[in-house]
Amino acid sequence: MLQLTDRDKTILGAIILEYVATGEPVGSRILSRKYLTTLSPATVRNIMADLEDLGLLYQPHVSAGRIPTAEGFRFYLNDIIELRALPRGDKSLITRQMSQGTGDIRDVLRRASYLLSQISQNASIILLPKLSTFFFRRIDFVRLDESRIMVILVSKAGMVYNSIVYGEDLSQDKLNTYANYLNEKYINVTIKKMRDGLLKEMTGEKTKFDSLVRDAISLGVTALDGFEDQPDLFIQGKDAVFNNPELMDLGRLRDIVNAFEDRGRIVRILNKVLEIPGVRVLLGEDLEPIGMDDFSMVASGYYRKDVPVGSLGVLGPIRMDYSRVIPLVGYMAKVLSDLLEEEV
DNA sequence: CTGTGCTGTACTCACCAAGT
DNA sequence: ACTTGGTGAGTACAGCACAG
Repeated sequence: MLQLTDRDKTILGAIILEYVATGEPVGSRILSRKYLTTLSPATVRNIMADLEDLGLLYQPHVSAGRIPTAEGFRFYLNDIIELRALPRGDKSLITRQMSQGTGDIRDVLRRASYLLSQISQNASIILLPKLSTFFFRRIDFVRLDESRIMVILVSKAGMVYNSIVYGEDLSQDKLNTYANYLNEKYINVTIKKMRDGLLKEMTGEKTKFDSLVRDAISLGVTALDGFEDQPDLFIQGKDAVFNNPELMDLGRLRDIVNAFEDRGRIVRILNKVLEIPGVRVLLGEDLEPIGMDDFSMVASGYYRKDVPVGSLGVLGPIRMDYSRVIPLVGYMAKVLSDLLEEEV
């Protein structure tokens, strides 16, 4: 671990504050005038040179100011940053907005995503809870035509999933009977347990002789499989990212558009966040897998009964106002966890 | 081409601790 | 008490990059 004096840390902190505010390389004169009035520019320059040797700063060209590296930001986040409490206005806005609307969990998460993006002025990403972690409330089958059946699955938390399955021409009466069987048998167990139960039943004795049970189970398994591929990510405020001056280069812009399209990789990164509780900041090489190593993501898991079920994050340029975004993400994770707690 | 703003380097000064 | 050497900080200056 790097050892910096308090003075080094003060200067690194000042450079980051100024760079976050302006997006321009920071020179010694500005620092000396604005942040470190007891030190001359020359003194500041000597320290900046030391910080550059340590890999915490870099100079885009020989007569420019310094820009913090990803390593510099990382050090700042670990050792220097002083987090502010989330402003009261933001807190009450979140509380107010999150308590409105329907109880549907998708609706709740969509609103959370919107608020994260609005308040942070960056893109927000929310990974929805995995369907398998939800408790089953009911399932319905609706005949659409001779080959298609619509499946409507409702979780106990109010999450509604729709999908279409293809199957033989069954009457609506039969479909209702199958649904009743599943609804009675599996109410209040998790979808994962339900699927395991159905698979077990499939090979059981009863299934061999009772064609109704057999068909109900078979349709149930097909229906649950149909939900597996549902999109499970909300992304909002992409424009905030695209409008960054850092993306003036069209090639770079294309990379970022591709990164957003590649949802699988974003999901993998967000899943990693769940491994460690609390708010984490991913930057530099952490985001290399999605080609966004000059960007940064402040992310946290959210929980139901202390079990991580999904994650959320704010994605923006590496020069982000972390002292504001970190408390924001932490607060939103807590609000979501509390909401899920109530709805079990 | 010029002005501006930044840098690194050279040199100087002040202060402090250790040696004579 | 005086000298010496090290360290930190200041000023001055030349050179470089960039915008107009």
